[in-house]
Amino acid sequence: MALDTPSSQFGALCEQAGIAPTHQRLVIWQALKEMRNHPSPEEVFARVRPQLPTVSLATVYNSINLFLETGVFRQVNAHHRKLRIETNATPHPHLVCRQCRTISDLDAGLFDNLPAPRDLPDGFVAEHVAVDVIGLCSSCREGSSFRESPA
Amino acid sequence: MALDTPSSQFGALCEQAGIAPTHQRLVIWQALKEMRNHPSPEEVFARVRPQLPTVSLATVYNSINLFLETGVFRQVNAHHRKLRIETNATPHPHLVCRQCRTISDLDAGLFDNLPAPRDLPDGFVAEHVAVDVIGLCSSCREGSSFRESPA
DNA sequence: ATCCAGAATAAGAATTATTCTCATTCAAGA
DNA sequence: TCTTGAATGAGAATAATTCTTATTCTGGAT
Repeated sequence: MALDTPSSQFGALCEQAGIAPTHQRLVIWQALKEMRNHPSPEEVFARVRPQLPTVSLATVYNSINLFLETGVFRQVNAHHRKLRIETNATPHPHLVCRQCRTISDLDAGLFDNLPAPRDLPDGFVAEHVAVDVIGLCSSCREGSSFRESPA
Repeated sequence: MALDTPSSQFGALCEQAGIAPTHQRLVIWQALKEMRNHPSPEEVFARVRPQLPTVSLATVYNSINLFLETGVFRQVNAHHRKLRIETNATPHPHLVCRQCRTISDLDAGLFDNLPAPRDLPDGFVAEHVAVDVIGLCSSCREGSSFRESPA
């Protein structure tokens, strides 16, 4: 039997996903697994440069998109209007400030036991139910005094 | 008492939101109210041009952002990585295809009775709990035969 | 071991969405 | 009517992402 090294894990994952297990993809995958806090492609790019000095940002985008398409990673709801990757495979809700767009994790159990979605259009395969609590964080509330009665 | 015309409604709304009720904003607000299907700023721009032939796209963006900041409209979770506006004020879950990024509405009752979010960071004010069912629509499933066992 | 074919990569150009700049216009109050 | 600050229009600028293309790599066949 094969050793359970990162690269053999990655090989199995790629076979399952139907993509080629290239060196660049392995390094990017490992970086994603080690990163927390919903990294952006730019951050992943910076993280892998020491190991892949000539890697191109396009390759990082390509690999990430491939991972998202094949279900290796999931995308965080892009309240940022930018791509952010979910590195934590355990489903959990997110807390999003609609002003500064900071995303943070909430307890996994917070919205457990959601009913299974029903009445979906024919042929739609639901993979995940994303729950996001939207609001204003304390520092953004201080800044924006909209909607206050004129005293 | 004032007549309940669209523009008087809008005037009241603007007073509440603390923004000036300009003509451009009125027309954009009315357009949004009449549109369904999570319009993009570009679509709103096209819609208001007959009434505002010289309006600039920047004004459409400015007005929409102002509406979002002051709570007049809400943004749809940007699985699109583009700005989309929620024109239906009744909270309801969305169905999102992660490939073609089409957004459609689900029944409002589908995820009723969600528990109130708890354990939020100090000072965070939750305004809305967004629920999105993510998956693949039938036509995208046909196109992409990833992850299928090799027969 | 070498060759071949197709896939992946690097580099930078191109595209697209959004924001910014600034001169002009507008509107409400003095 | 003037004044003043805000809003607008026009287009430039920016930022994120994708595309293009030449090159490199990989794995299988010879």
